[in-house]
Amino acid sequence: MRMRTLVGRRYKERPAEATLDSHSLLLRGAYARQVANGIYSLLHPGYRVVRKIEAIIRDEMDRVGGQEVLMPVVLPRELWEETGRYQAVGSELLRFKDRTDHDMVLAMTHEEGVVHLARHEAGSYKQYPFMIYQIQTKFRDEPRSRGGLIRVREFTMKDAYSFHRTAEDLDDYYRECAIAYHRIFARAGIPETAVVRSDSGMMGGKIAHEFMLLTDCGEDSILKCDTCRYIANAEVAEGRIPAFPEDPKELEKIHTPGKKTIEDVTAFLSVPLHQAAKVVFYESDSEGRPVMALIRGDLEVNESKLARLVQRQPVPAEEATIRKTGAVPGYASPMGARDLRVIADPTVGESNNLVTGANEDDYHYRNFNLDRDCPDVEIADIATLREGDGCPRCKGALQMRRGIEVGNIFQLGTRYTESMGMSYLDENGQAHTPIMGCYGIGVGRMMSSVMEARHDKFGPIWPISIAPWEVHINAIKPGEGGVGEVAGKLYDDLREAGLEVIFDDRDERPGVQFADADLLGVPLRFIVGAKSLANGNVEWKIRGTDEKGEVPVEEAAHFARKWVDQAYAEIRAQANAKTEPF
RNA sequence: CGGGGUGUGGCGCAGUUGGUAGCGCGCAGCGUUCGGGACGCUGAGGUCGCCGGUUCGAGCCCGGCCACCCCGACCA
Repeated sequence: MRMRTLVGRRYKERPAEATLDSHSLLLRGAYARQVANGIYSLLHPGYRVVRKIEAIIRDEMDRVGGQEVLMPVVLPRELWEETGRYQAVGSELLRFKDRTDHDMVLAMTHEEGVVHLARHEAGSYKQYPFMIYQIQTKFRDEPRSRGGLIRVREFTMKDAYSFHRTAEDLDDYYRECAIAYHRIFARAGIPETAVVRSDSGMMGGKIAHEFMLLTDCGEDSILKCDTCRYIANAEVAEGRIPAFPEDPKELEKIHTPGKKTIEDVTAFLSVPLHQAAKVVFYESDSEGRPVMALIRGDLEVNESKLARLVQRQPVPAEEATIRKTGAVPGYASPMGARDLRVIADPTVGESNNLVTGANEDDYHYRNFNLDRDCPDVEIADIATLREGDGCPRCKGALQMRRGIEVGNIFQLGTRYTESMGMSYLDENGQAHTPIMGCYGIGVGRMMSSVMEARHDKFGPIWPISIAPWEVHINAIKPGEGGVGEVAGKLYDDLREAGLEVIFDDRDERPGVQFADADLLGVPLRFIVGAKSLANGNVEWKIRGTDEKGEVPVEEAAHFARKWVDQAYAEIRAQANAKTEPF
C-alpha cells in the first residue's frame, strides 16, 4: 500500500469525544469513524487489523474442530418466540416490520439461529459432538454505548455453538475452548488476558467464564486473590467477610425519632455501621412475592447475586409494596413482616446484637439476633464484596480490579435445544436433547483492547500478528540522492519476500512521516534517507522500543523477513505456552 | 429512562451589551526550507444542529425539537 493514496485524515489533536486512549487513537489514526451513536465505519487500517484478528480466531476455532457458517442478521419474530426471548429480552433487541408487516428482529446473538439451522441437520448421534461458528454482525440497541469500539450497538462477533450428548463431553470441550481462547488472546498480543468466573446473565446456563483484559478503564469489576489463583467477576465473586460475634443480649426497643437511614440510626446510637442489619426491598421474585433483602449495615446488596436467587432482575420496591407486607419504610425489619420472601445474607447471622427496624414509625430494635429473632428466613450470599475481604479458597485477601470483557464462554445446557425441539436418536433409536455450549468474542472490542493495552502517547504499538502492515517504509526526501528509487525498490523487494508493506511515498517532512508512522503502529520500520544511503545502508527501527540500526540496502528484505518471522515465532511460543484452561 | 454537558469549515476552539463570523491545525498553489508534526505569501472551504418566535436586524434573546458526550440505571 502506498501511503499517498491511503484514505483517511489523521489528526494531531485528541478529538473532543474521545474518552479512552484507545478511542482517541482509533480516531486520530483514521482507523474508524462514528456514523451514529455506537455505530462505526472502519477505514482501511482498522479493517486490516480486524481481518487479522478474525483470521487468528478462525484458525483457532478450526483447530478445535469448528465449522464456520454464516447466519443472517435479520431473523423472524417466530424464532425468538420459540425460546421465549422475544418477550424476555428488553429493548436492546431491535424489532421492526418488513414490507408485509411481518415482525422481524436484528439478531443480538444467534442461539435461535443456530438451533434452527442445526435441528434439521443433526438427527443422529453419529454426528455428535460438533461445533458451528460464525463471524457475523450483531446488533444490540444498548441504552448507552461508549468508549470507541469497546461498547457499541453494532459490532462484529465471533460466536460459536457446540452440541453434545453428555454434560461431561460438554465440560471437556468447554475446557478445550478455554485453551483456544487463551491462544487467541496470546496470538493477538494480549497474553495477560485472565479467565474469570462469571454470571451467565440472559444466556441462561450454570457455568460461565469471561476473558478479561485487566485495565483501569475496564467496565467490569473483578475480584482477584492476592495469594492464590482465585479470580471472579464481582457479580458472582464469593469471599469471607469479617463477622462480629458477641454473646446475644436481650432484644430492646428504642426510640429513634426521624432516623430513617442506617447511617442516621447508627450515628444516633453511636454504634458502628456493621452493628446494624439493613433492609432493601424489591418489587417481586419470580412468583410475584415482594423480596426483602436483609444485609449487614456496612455492606451493599449485590443485585446480580440476588437476581439469580429470585430468577429475575430486582427492581427496587415502591412504598406501597413495602407497606403491604406490614413493614414500615425507614424502620423496616423482617420481624412482623408477612407475605414476602426474606433473603438474609449470612453476615447478618454471623454477627450479633444488631440494630434493626421495629416496623413502627420512629422505633428500632437493639440486640437483634437473626437465628433467635427470625429463625426461618432464607440465608444466601447477596453481599457485594469489598477490596480486602477474604479469598474464598485460601487465607489471602481479595483485590478489586477493572477489566474489559473480550470474550466469554457458557455452558448453556438444553435451554435452547429443548425449547426449539432439537433432538437426535441414539444407538437404540431413543430421542435425546443435545446439550449446548456457546463461546463469544467481540472482534472490534478486541482491537480496541489491544490498543488500550499496547500504546504510547504517539500511537498504538501493534503486535506483528495483528498490525495493519508488517513493515513501514519512510522515504526521507525521496527526490534527492536516489532515495525515492531505493525506497521504491525496497518496497518491491519486501513485497516479493511476502511481507505486508505500507510505503510512505509522500514528499512530507520527516516529522510528519514519523508521526503518521507512529499512529499506524507498524512494528518494523525502514527509513531510507541520504544520510545512511551514503554508506549503502537503510535504517531500521522497532516501534515501541529503542531498538534500531542500519542494514545494507540489498540485505534489507532478508533482514525484514527474518525479523518478522522471529516476531511471529515469539508470539506463537506464547500461545503454545497456554495449556491450562483455568 | 433519570441527572449533567456540548452543538460555529475536516479536527481543536474563540465569538463582548443582538449589527450579518474568526483563530490554530489541516487542505490547494507558489516560494524559502528539510532527519521527529518548518516558515512566508496567496487561496478554497461555514444553511453557526433543526424548526418556529421576538426584532429594522439573531451565532448571540425566547420556545420547541434533534444529535452527540459524560454520570447513573441497564447490559449475551
